[in-house]
Formats: sequence, structure tokens, C-alpha cells
Amino acid sequence: MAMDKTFDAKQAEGRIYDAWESAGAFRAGANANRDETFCIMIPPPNVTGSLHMGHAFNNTLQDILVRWHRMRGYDTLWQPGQDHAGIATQMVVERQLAQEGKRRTDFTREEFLAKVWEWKQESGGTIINQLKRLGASCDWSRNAFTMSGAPGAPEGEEGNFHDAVIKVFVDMYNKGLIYRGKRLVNWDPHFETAISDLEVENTEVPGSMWHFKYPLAGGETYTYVERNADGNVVLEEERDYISIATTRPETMLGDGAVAVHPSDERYAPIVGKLCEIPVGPKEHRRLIPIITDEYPDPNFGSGAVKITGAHDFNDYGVASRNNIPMYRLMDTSAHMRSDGADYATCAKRAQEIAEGADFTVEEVDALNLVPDDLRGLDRFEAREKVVDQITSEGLAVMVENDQGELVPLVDKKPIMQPFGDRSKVVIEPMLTDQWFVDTAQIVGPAIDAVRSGETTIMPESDRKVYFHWLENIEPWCISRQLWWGHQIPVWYGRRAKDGGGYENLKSTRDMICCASEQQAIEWAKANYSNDKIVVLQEPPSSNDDAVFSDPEAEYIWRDPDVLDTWFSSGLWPIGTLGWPEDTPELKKYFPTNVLITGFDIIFFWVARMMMMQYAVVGQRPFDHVYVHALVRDEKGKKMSKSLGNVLDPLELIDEYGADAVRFTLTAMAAMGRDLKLSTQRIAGYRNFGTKLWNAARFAEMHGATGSIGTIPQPKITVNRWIVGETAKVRNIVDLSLSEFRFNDAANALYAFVWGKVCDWYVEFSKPLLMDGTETEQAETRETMAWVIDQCLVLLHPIMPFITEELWQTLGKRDKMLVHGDWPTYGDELIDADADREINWVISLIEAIRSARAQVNVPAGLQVPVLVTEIDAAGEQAWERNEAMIKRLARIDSLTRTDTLPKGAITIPVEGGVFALPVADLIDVAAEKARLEKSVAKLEKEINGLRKRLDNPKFAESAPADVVEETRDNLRARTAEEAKLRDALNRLAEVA
RNA sequence: GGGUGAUUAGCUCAGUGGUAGAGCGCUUCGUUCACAUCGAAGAUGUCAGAAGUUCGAAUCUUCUAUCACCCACCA
Repeated sequence: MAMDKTFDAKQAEGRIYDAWESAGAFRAGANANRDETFCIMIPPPNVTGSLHMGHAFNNTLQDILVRWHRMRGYDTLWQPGQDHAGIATQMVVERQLAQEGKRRTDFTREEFLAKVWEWKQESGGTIINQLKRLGASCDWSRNAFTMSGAPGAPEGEEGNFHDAVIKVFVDMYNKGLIYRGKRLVNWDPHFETAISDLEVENTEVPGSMWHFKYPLAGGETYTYVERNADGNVVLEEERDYISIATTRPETMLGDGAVAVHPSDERYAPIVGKLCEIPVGPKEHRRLIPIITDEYPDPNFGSGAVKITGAHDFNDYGVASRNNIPMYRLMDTSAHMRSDGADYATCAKRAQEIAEGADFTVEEVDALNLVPDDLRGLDRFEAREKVVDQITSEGLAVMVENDQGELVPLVDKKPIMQPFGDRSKVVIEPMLTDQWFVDTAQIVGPAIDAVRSGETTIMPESDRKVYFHWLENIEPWCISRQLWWGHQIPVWYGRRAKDGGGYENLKSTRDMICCASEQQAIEWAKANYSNDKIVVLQEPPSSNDDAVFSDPEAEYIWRDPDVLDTWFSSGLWPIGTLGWPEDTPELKKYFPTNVLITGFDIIFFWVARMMMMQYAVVGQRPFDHVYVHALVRDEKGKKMSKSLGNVLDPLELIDEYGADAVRFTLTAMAAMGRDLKLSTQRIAGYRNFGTKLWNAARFAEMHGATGSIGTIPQPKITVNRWIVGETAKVRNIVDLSLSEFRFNDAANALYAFVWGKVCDWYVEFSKPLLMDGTETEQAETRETMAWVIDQCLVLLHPIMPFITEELWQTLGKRDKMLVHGDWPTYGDELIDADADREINWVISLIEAIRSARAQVNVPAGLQVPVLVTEIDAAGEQAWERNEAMIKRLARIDSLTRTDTLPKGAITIPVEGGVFALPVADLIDVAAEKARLEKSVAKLEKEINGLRKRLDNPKFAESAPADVVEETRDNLRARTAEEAKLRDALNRLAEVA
């Protein structure tokens, strides 16, 4: 049965993948024949995800390593799974509800979660199927999910990942590694949740900085003196205000102080005095103290900074240090607060505090300092109103513009603004109660492991990025005000006798961190010496004091927040292997061998896994971390939906086949460098597949199939040569892959299959297979069958589909190629003599072909060839390979001669001169030009070589082999040049 | 502001001290029995610039320029 001319990827890939899967080919330990293990954890894609180029790249590299090790007989596990992706998933489901005109809050938490699970079960498998199309050889029977086993998980979502996460939280809490606190955090006003520093994208946007006057209390004045660098007075005037610059005027309402640098002499006269915030109803303007702190930079702006502890990270620090109250101005959606008492009441109390009254954090937080007319406004609206009001009162700092008019001083300038990476809205620093991991306590081992080399990070440059982040790590805010996620295992209790309803709650509640509600109830019973415990389904809020209706009962309720997604994915390595159970898989595969991941999640994920694995099991999660770069479009732009330049890997797979896509990504995977993907390149590698296919087709047509895997030991030089070349490429592939140089492996295979096997070996084999003796034919068939098999084996990790298809087409096999035996042969197969001889033959053929083309000998014409000055090696090479040379150089006969005829085309080769006596055919001028050009080129080379050798220091300093090589080179070039000059002379005689 | 990387053929990129490489594109030729998703031949580079180290630099050092990315609280 004749093979088709091309591989039909579309038709074959699904069939082949199904065959692998139904044979259990990817199961952990499949094809293992040694004790060593090899394990890779997939970076779990979001359940909401669909395969993009980054996934395709990332998973191709993983699959290569996994398939390679599996074929080498390692006990191999590629652990797949998905991440529940808290915000992203909740967003998707909420968006869906929105289409039905519903909101999350229309449902109970339980109902909503049921909907998310439903969605997960319907759509969560998308990416798995897409990974399968790519050829990913994961052990799908072990597919994991970071929310498996969570309360409310439907059938089919069992598992212990949730239990593991909860156990880690409880353990870490008990060890004091997790704490709760009211801190300033990044708040996403769209999702109404805290997010971590990493989820904030700082972007430069056009902005304004306004300069306002804060009048001194009671109309006091002082002499403001400004000096230049030399100490000379440049400005001296009486002022009754202090000038403040801000990009966020609306936060002035929450100012607690104005700070200046202690060494700033300009403001020394007024430090300790009070100034007035120039916003709000005139009759209730608040006064705030002028304090000193190291934070303000005297050389920036006016040198004075307003301190709004609840809405700015710097100010938070200053306020904490100086016991300045932090007034929260906004609600969870970043609208100006409208809760609490009226403005006048709150402002009055704030004034007392500014004048020195004691205060508590809770009290301050309850004060709403938003003037009544601004309450409920969006923060940006409020900003405009505040600016308008100040300006209209003449409290803006005025400057003269180029028209000579006095205008308010507003610096228009780009400012860095924080945006939520998911919501894309402006992040608001908010003072809220959150849970934190005290990262400072657990970061040590994660740093040490990489420093000591226990875990290596590649490329080297990413080590620095890793160190820099970990060495400056901030507490990790792990609580999220979402529903989809692992709910924090903390229960609060309220002692019945404390009574007092909600208002009394915050200071009187108790807290327990434990793994289950049952334990919380037990705790409450013991703690309160009361068996009557009521579990509230939601935390009590200010408007339902009535929930504490039973005066005899103790009430407990669970913290409503969930954990940051990365807290659970940080446990991915141990969690997927069954921890905290002491499973055989955990024993066998942990620590895992290598993590392959994108640079964009080094902090989010890699660093956290390092910290968490050490914190929980005291071991590194992986030996190596291979960090790959970004896949960009062909112009080098980041692929993004909004730019419309996204290449969909699935469409590419449809068009070119998975193997072509994989090979392209592999060949371009130079470490640490972004890759620009073009479809042209993919088409090129698709062609490579076709080339391989047709080489196999040729072999099949000539019965060169059915290798039983035994390494052939041929006698014929060309067969010996290709066996050696195969050994060379096997060596390169193994070496490259072991060093994660994927592109080197791919390129070596490409050059071997196309440049050696197809371009030369297949051509060389033709005279042997067609006209050779019985023995020659048999030997060549056997060699070719083996060589083609080796191509398939070595290419299989990169191009699994086409190689598997050919493997099964070319013979009856014991095993599928996915379980093929990876070869171990090496240099012993290289025959140096055969190498030399075949390389000589190749260069002869190339020289003849080149000469023919340049002097326009018709391509189809068989010509005679003369040879002179041939040495013994050349003689032998010619004799043994005559048929091949004649065929490939289109020569019909060879004649020995002592003198070359005038007007022949001269072809110098090592150890001889060949000539084509076709004077009547050739264009003498063209031949002359050809020769002269070669001479010129040689001369340049010869000069360079001479110059080096003439330098006595070269011989002294350079290694002997380099000197020797240079001498040989010079000899050979000089000889060649002489031959060409001869030829030119003969040509001159013709003319 | 700090850090990292890049700058090599028209394009995309390999190459880490010893005579500049690949793929694509381009030019010319070619339907012979693996393959036109092909074959043969060919053209193309002061390896960003400058200085230094060295017998020898695309490769090491320093500086400069341009670009990219990451981190960062300058009101």
C-alpha cells in the first residue's frame, strides 16, 4: 500500500491521541524500566482559560521533557490540573448572571457557589481538551483542581485539595505565620475586594497636581524664607498659609496632619501649630497639626505633605509613626462615604482629636468626614467639586501665566496610577481588616535554596529578579472579599452576656482558627461554658442586632472572606500529590524535577510555592525552574485581544498541525528571549514534517523498513557515515535537552533530518538500492530502516503525532513510539574515516555542481570529467563512491590524465584537481570571472592567515592546535590558489 | 529612580575568545522513479558606536546611543 505524499494531521492527530490515552500511555510510571523518577507539575491554567500561545509554548516544552524521560524509561509523571482562579472565575459567572439581569447578591452565597460549580463542570474542561490537541501527555487520570473537595463541591469534584489548604492555613496560623490586622491594602472598587500588590498594575496616565493653601489657624502669619543652593535668600515674604501639593484633592477631607522635614527651615516657625484644611462647610473647617517626619522631601513641591493615612501608602507610614488618625473617606465601591453621623458631628470630634484628645482606631474609622453635599459621590466627581470649591475661595496657589494673568497653579503631568489587573479600575488604598501571611518569617529558606543551588533558576538573570523580590518582600494579603474560593477557616464568637448588639461586637468578639465548623462549635462550648451554640450563616451586620435574639445562646459565625487564589496554588506541588496524606506518589515524585513557567508568574507563583513548600513540608518543591519568555506577534507586540493580534494556537493547529506548531515554538525557545511568532515560520516547520514523511515514504517504497532496533554494523562507507551522523545528533539532542536548550535540540534534528538524511543519505542510497548487489541492497535497507526509525524516535518528543503515525506505518511494532526506547549509543558509532571520505565526496559534488551552474552547463547534461593530481585517499574515495558522485554531479565518465586540456572547467578539491572538458560548451568569460573571483577570495583569506602566522606572538601565545590548524589552512588555501591560477593560465591560452 | 536584557544578512533570530551562521524572503536554473509543502546554484554583513584587555574580540571590560521588559510610595 503506497503512502500518501503528505501527513494528514487533521485526520490523524485525534486518532493517535485517543490511541495513546486508551492505552494508558501517559499514566504515571508508564513505560518505566528504572527507579529514577521524573515529575513535572503543570502550571495549572485557570478554569476560565482557553489555550493561548503562552500555554502552547509552556506545555510544549513540558511535554518534550516528559516524553523524553518517559522514553528513557524514567518513572514519569506529568501532573495536570486547573486553578479555581477566584476573581477571574467569579467575574465570568457574574457576567453571565448579568446577562440574565441578575446579580450575585440576588443569591445566597451557597446558591451562587452552586452556579459557579455548575459553570466549572460545563466549561472547565475546555482547556484540557485544548491541551490534548497540542499533544500534551499529562496523566489525565490524576487531573487536579485547586478547589476539589471544598464544601458544596458536586459529584466528581471530590479530592482533598481543599482540606490541604485549610490544614496549611490552620497550621500556619497556629505557628504565628498568619495574622489578621487592620492595614492599608490595595482595594479593587469594582470587585470590592482587597488584592495583593502583585495584582496592581501601575500605569502612567495624564494627571494634575494642584497646589493649595492651608491657612494657619487664627490667621497667624510667619516669615517664609527660601534659599537657593548657595544659601542666598531668593524669596522672603509674610505668609498666613502653608502650601500643599496633591494629585488627589478629594482625600484632603481625610487629612490628619501636614508633615514637613525636620531640617526644613522654611517651616520651622510653624511646626507644632495648626492649619486649616480648606474644604468642607466653612463653619466646620477642621484644623490639623503641622508635624515633622523624615518622609517629606524638602526639594520636592513645597516640601510640605498632607497626611491622609487611610488613603495613601506613604501617608499610612507617616500617620502610624506619629499617631495621626486615619480617616476613611470611601465605601467599598470607592464612593464617598454616606454612613455614620452627620458631617458636623464627625468634624467636631475630629477637631478634638487634632487638638490632642485620645482616640481609638475603631472610633476614628466610624467618623465620616465627608461633607454632607459630597456623600455618595464617586471619588472622581468629588475631586472636581473639591477643586472647584477651593479655587472659588481663592485658596489655590496662583501663578502668572504667559499672558500675564494670575491662574491657579496646576501642574499637568503624567502620574503613576494603580489599576486592578483584572478590573482595570483605579485601585484605592483602603484601611480594612485583612489576613496576612507574615512572609518575612518564611522567606528565608526560599532564598537560601536558590542561593545554594538546591533549586536552580534558569536563565541566570531571573535569579536576580527572584532574589530582589524576596529580599524586599512585603506581608502578603491573603484575604479576598469574594465568594468563590477557600473560605477562611476562622470563626468568631460573641459572648452572650456581653450583649450590646452589633456596636459592641468588634471589641468583644473571640476568634478561633480551626479546620471545621464542628471544631468551632466545640471550642465555643468550652470557651463560653455553654452548650447552646448558634451558628450564624453570615456575619452579623450593623442593621441586624436582632440576630442575637436568644439571650441564652452563644453565637458564632465564620469569617466570610476567602483566600487569595495563589495561597492554594502555592501548595500545588504537594497538594496534587495527596498531601497531607503520606501517599506513595508524594514519596516517589516529590520534590519534583523541574517547573516550566513564564516569567510573569515568578512572584505570584514560583516564589510563593518555594516559600509555602518549605513552610509546610520543609523541602524544595523542584530542582529546577525554567523560566521562559513571552510569545509575541511577528512585529514583536504583546499579543492581546484589544490589539487583535492574537494568534490562536488551535487555529494554527488546524491549519498546520500540532507538530508544526510545537516544532516552531521549540526551535524558537532560546532561553530568556521573547519569541516573535510568524505563520511563515510555522509553515516552514510543517514542510519539515512533510520532508520527514517523504523520506520515510522513500524508505517504505524501497523496503527499507522493519528495523528491529538493533544498531546496524554496515561495511559500506556511506552507511557507516550516516550511522555515525545519527550518533552525533543523538548526543546533541540529549545534551541540549538536559540543559534545557530546546532550540538547540530542535535545530540539530532539523539539520540532521533535512540536511544529512534527506539531502545526502537518501540520494547516496539510490544507486545502492537500485543497482547494488544483493548484499549492498540488504545492508543499505537495514541501515536506512534504522536511520529513519532513529529520526522518528529522536523527533518524537517534539513532533509526537507524525512520528507515531510513521512509526506504526513503517512496520509491525511491539510498542507504540510514545513508549519507544530512547537510544543511548554514542561516539563509538562514529567512523572517522567514513566521515572524512563522505565529506570529501560531498564537497566534490558541491564543487562540480557549483562550477557547472556558474558557467551555465545545462543542468540535464551528463558530462565527462577528468582528474589529475589525485592523491591516494581521493582515489579510494572516488572508487568507492563513483556511482553516487556520477549520479549527483551528473557525470558520465572519469578519465585520469596528466595534463589538463586548455579550456576545461577546473575544480580544485583537497588532494586533487577535477576538470570538466567542455570547452566547446562554456562561456570563457564566465569561467574566467568565476576563477578570478575565487582567487580573490582565497587571497584575502591567505593574507589574513599569513598575517597571523607572521606575528611571532601568535605562535608563542596561541594553543598549539590552533597554530597547527592555521598552518594547515594556509597550506591548503595556497595550494588551491595555485591550482586556480593554473586554470586561469590555461584559459588565457584558449582566448 | 533602580534593575535586567537586547542591538549580527532585506525580515526573524542562533552563535560566548580562534577563518561570520540558520530559516524565511530574493535572483537564476530544474517536472528524472521520496518530496514543487521540492531540488540545485547564487547574492547579501565595518556583528549599534567608541575606547580598552588579548597574538587574536560578534564573543571579555568600560563608556555612549537606541529599544524592550521588570520593580519602585516622590506628595
